[in-house]
Amino acid sequence: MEGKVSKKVKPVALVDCNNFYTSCERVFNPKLWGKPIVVLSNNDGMIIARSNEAKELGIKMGEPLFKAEEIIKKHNVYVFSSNYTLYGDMSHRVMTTLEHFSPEVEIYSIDEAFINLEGFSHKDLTDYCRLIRNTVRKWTGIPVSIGIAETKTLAKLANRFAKKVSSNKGVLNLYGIENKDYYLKNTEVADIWGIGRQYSKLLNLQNIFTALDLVNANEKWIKKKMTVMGLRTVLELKGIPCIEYEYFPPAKKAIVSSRSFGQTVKDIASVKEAIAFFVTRASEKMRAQKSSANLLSVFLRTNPFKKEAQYHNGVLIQLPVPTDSTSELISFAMKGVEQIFRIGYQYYKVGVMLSGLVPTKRSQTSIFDTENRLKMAKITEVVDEVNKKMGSNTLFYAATGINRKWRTRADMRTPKYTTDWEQLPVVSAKEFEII
DNA sequence: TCTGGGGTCCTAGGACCC
DNA sequence: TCTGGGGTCCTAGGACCC
Repeated sequence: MEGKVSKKVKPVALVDCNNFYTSCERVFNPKLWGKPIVVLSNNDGMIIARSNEAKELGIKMGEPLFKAEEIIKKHNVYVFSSNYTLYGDMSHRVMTTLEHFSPEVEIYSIDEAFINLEGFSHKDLTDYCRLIRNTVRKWTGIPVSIGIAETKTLAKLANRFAKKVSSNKGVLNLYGIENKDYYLKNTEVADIWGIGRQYSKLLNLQNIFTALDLVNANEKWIKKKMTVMGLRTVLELKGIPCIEYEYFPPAKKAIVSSRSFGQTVKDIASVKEAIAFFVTRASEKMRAQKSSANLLSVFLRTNPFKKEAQYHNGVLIQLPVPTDSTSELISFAMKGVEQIFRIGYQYYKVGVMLSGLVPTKRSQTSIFDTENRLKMAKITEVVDEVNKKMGSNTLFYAATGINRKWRTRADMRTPKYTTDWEQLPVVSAKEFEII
């Protein structure tokens, strides 16, 4: 393999929404432009998104809310509980807009997409991406940055500079630039896509601090210490594409539903309710991708941040036949809870995982199988249908309870502006001028 | 007082088989 | 006292991503 970039390598763009969650909050509340904003994790526990103004105040990513309380009060930082219904819908709008510009868009995460720009090489890619950026802003209100290069990893790297260096105006095109040393030298290894905390530490010990150092490192050593994944990252930094596009997301291999509680619970009844609720959610997701589970695991634990008696446990249940039935899964899960529940602990988080997923139509039915599967499937279908039309949780299994004292906290949630007729924003003419 | 949730891939090592 | 070689499958743990 040559170290040189071949002429045939195609351009790829990475589009990344700037501070996505905070931008979503701003779209429907223009007064927030220019103000420091943070968005909280589930349960209002920690800070998972910050506007630039909040970053400048020194508020850190992943910081527990209470640690930032002082800065927040002093500088009037706006604080929001996360509102995934809103963010999911805004994400969809952004992605739909991108699809106007290329038939090949890979939705990589809620706020990022790769665009295959093969076939657009006759255009000025920088201009084209600037047009994309302006259109997304106009149609959705969301600001994005775009990096262009020969590989996904380099496009990610370019994107950082597009965002960080204001003279780039949100777009940086490194495609076809033979010598990228300046950009590699000014990127710390921890900021490379695919290099996390542990690998950064390891690399720093070897005097490898920047992307340029990494490109010049010994490939054999990289492979030995960081597996083929690490080697792949290095090759991508050299301009050799190793990561394919995934235009159609493959079915998930496991589906998890879990949550920490708004307040800890001690009784098995509450734990059971919560588990039944999570089974319901997970199996809904599973049916949406037309899978059935062979395995169900149930886990529970106390709060590891507290200095109190700790208990973590889980159980893996092999199901007699693959199933996608909520009621059947709940009944197995309840037995699981009885097995691992111990009295005397403050339970803080519980959850379930469905795994060993197989396509539903091909799942085998065992000759020992006595359940009336057809009837159960019918019930499940009706429940899904009603909940889809009337709102999730309109119909629910009694096992999930009514009081739900374990319910997640979200004291600062904005309305579902875009997905609920009752919560459409009311705008005055003045507020409607979008910047 | 107060710390998220949901995924992926790779590897080493054990179990098991011939 | 002595203790093969090679293959497959599975799982746990560790790394990463957003």
